[in-house]
Amino acid sequence: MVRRRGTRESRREEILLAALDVFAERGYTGASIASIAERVGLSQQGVLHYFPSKDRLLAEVLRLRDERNLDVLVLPGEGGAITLDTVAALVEYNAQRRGIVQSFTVLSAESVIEDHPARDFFKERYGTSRAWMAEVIRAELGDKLPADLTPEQAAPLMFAVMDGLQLQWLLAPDEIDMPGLFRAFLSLLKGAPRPS
Amino acid sequence: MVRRRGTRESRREEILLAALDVFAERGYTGASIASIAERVGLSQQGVLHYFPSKDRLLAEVLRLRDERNLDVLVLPGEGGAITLDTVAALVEYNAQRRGIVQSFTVLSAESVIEDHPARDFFKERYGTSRAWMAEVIRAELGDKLPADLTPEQAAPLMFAVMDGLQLQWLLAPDEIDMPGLFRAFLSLLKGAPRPS
DNA sequence: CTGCGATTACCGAATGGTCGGTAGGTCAAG
DNA sequence: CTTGACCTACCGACCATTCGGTAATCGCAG
Repeated sequence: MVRRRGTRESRREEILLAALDVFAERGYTGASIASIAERVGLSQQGVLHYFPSKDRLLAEVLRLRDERNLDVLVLPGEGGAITLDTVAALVEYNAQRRGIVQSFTVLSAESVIEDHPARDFFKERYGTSRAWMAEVIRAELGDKLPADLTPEQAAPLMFAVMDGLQLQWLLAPDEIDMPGLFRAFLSLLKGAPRPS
Repeated sequence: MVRRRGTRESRREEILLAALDVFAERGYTGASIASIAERVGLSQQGVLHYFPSKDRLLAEVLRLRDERNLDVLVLPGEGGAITLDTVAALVEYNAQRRGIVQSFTVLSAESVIEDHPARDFFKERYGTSRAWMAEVIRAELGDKLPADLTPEQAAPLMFAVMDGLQLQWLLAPDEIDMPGLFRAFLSLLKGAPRPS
């Protein structure tokens, strides 16, 4: 028997990555610990040895996914400020990572269910993200946006567009040009010249 | 025993309404036929008497929800054309019907999962809705939108904003003014005067 | 109006499966 | 000898679906 194929920490990460995949494919409710275990060559109880419950496993998966996204968002703008173009680049990056997008879409929508273990995570996440995004918009476009929008209004719209496009893109990748449409929305926000 | 409390058709509708609620509360995967049955005072097998399987029950629930939405959308503009204001009114109406919104949000996101029974429904629905919405936009705003957007680009953005706002609103109803933000997006589309 | 066979509307029980989680053990490395 | 990494075995609960009933009701013949 070949036990101890790595450190405890590396084994945990292995499991977390597999769990992210399975959650993306089946949602949280539809995913079973056993199916995650199978993917890393463990028994169900092997997984439960590293994570005490399915809830906790989900919590750590979400934390991991957030870290990754932060990497993509922060690294390119190293030292410099994050701009709307950086955000557009993130959307472009996401268009290459279907699994990550799907996990986020499925889990966030599932989380609106009462007593869902990810509910607090997403609620807090959207709250802080909106505040942060409002500042990014203010820094780049100032206080006055087209149609008298405030940055505080534009921020939730921004995430709405990102999330909504992801859903349509997941259902019909060939019909929806997610990065292109997101850029189109951005140019709307920036206030390009009106026709007529 | 008091059977036959109504016609077959009314009994079916009773079940469909209960199912819509339960799907909203727990998602499709998380909902059990028994919990739906309990809500209408039937046994699990009683429900199965009217709908041959859980899949079929879901299919009919979705059809029902579509009909209701169509009522809201079409009745106000009876005879006349549907305008963007009618769409805004629908968003306003939705802000009063949390259950309906939640069921749609949860089920549509769940449907991106492979082999999900609602996948085809939502894929087709978005396809036809986008085409239809593009025509509404073209009829009202013409071919030239701000930032050189085409109606075909604006249509998916429209649904993205609707869906994305719903998600944020469901998680934080007090923070998110869904109808207001949607109207803000609409005025962006209409090309209100730029500042400066 | 009566009687009766067919249909409808269910329910109880069981099938075969999966679920998350616990208890208690084995085995190897340190 | 202890510790950590697993495993087998198991639990009670729940799952969708099928089968086989039973009681109420309906259509219709007489």
